[in-house]
Amino acid sequence: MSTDRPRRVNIVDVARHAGVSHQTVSRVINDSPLVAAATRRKVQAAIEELGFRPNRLARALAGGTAREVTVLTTDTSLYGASETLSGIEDAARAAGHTVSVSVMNPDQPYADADVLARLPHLGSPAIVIAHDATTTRAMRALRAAQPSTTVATGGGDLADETEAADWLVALDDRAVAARATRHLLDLGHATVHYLAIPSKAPRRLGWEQALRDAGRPVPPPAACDWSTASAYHAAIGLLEDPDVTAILCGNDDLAVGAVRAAHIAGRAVPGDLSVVGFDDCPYAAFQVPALTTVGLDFRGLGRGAFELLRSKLDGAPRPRPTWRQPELIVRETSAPPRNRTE
Amino acid sequence: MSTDRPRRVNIVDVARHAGVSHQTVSRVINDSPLVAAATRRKVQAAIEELGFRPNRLARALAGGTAREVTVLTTDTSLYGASETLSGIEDAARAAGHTVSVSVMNPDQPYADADVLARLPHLGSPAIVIAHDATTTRAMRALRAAQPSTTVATGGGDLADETEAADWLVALDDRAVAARATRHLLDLGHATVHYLAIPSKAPRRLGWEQALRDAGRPVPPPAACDWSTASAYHAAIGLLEDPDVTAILCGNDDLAVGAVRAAHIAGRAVPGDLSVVGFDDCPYAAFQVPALTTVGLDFRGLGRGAFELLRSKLDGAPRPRPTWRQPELIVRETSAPPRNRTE
DNA sequence: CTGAAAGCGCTAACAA
DNA sequence: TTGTTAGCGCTTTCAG
Repeated sequence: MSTDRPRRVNIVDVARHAGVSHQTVSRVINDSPLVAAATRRKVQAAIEELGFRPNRLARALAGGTAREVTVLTTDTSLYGASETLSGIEDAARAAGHTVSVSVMNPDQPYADADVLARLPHLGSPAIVIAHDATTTRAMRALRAAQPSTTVATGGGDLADETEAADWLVALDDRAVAARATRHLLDLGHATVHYLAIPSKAPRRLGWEQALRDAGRPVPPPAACDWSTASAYHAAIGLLEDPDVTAILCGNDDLAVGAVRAAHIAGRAVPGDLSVVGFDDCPYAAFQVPALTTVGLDFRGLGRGAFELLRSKLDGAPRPRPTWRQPELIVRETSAPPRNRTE
Repeated sequence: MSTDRPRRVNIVDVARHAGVSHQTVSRVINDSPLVAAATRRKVQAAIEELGFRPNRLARALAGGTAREVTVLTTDTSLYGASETLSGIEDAARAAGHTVSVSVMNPDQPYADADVLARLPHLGSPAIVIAHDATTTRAMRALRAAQPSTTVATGGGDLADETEAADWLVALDDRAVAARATRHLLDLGHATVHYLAIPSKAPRRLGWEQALRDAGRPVPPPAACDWSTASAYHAAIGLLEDPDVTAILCGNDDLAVGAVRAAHIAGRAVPGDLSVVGFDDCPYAAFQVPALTTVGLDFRGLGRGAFELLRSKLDGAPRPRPTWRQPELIVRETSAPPRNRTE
């Protein structure tokens, strides 16, 4: 496995070229304040001229930092996860870090050791995108083993427990879920049904609470996985009951399934059935009818997760959130229920 | 930036524990054949007992391999790209490699040096998911600088030039595009219009050729970006012409835009307008009407890309393709054109 | 078949 | 403010 090793220019070459010791070069590339301005300039010129780039491996091995983050996730093709990953990568690269991805199989049981084995070594900085049981468990395992170098985003089935945790970056899913539910209630629906994505407790709880607050019946949530197909089947079941007029879905993919189910069941959307999704996927606005959904700033969340991690590594105070708050986007799949001819 | 350094067990610890030299341990973990079976067993037991895991950094620094691949892509949330990434990760992890992701901004010009700077060092194994101008250029830059450690998947705007190249893993987009076009022609459409994704020449060429072969007029392709919105606008324009009855789209996201445009323009799908997509996204089967599209094995392609890279690193012969061939999936958005009342 | 010596490129501690 | 000396954990020589 030869990886082309054409002797690269190293710190010693630079030192020689600049007429200083290699240590001084090290100080310069690490932004140490203990270097005279003139020396720094000389060294930087040499670096420039020689096209020197520090060897990450050597740096890390020598006790510095690898400047590398491992992201654990279950599904890179889920909209939320992939956008989050993108946000992490963005912030990480800006900070000179490398991001590695490790994908976990939702159907496979992982021992804690298996989770740790995903990292370069114990203590390696990690971000887990926790959105289902598998990733939530991974998050717990990592948190237990290396609390100071693990952060998470998403929330998994943590619900409130961690809202205030100093290692979690999350949007207030619960509040928007309640908001979306109220939107449907305000439209005149007697109650709202819920198609649940795996372990996204906050959304379910927000929905529940909004119904309770309004004194409405709380129907049992229908458990789906991430697939549109699962939502389709769940919705087909739900729609056997003619009283079902509104469905809140754990995400947009599920909403698409619900809309199709309505179509097959001969129910007009939004006339006979209102559907509200979550995520505002790129295609949501262009569905026929256009999906009413909740816009979520996953990319911002990802950036926030990295910044949080970095602050922990640096021992800096927790950075303030910079991501956009969730917002309900009302489009065409939600409307007042049509008056039924009894 | 402390990364918790609780002295890990290293090769010397193992050596001591097994009563051999650290060199022998090195041989064992590298599967060297020059170790006596008994010695090997002793060492392996020690490794087991001590929970030893080789330090990747040290290995790489000492001249071994970093066992790490960098994946260059522009958009982790595009279906094709994220599935491909997932496939790469899968194969890479199975082979004990780490995968790093580097996301490029399609709107930003990159000098070749900027591209190289994405890698840990010159010669680092890389896979570029080439699907637009930016990634295609990145691919060229990398290929030029480190031909033996760069492979690509997708194809970008390479068209035929590289079909046979030994560093590209691609599906026969061109053939299926032709197949999809013929499907529409066979249905009775006079011609087929094309909504183009950025630089996916093979698809466009396949479409063109099918039209030519059938002796049909070749309308100018409408250039879109990856967004559903761009397809929507392009389709709105196209539909001003009542003779447009069939549109082939560069991917499913675009197809969704075309379907919505038809809806807005008051044209029934598939009665007045047939639409065919590409990719078979998870939601495609559940659209209303369900999308006729082309199923593509991106995950298999990703795995293939990694295997190809590995074969190059090992100097092994090119592995045989294991991915599924593309297939046209006829659903509800394609049908014979309705007879127009002149 | 096994061991000993010499680094890979860098940072950490210490000394000047 | 700068330089010197030791490693980090491993692989590559080269001797046994």
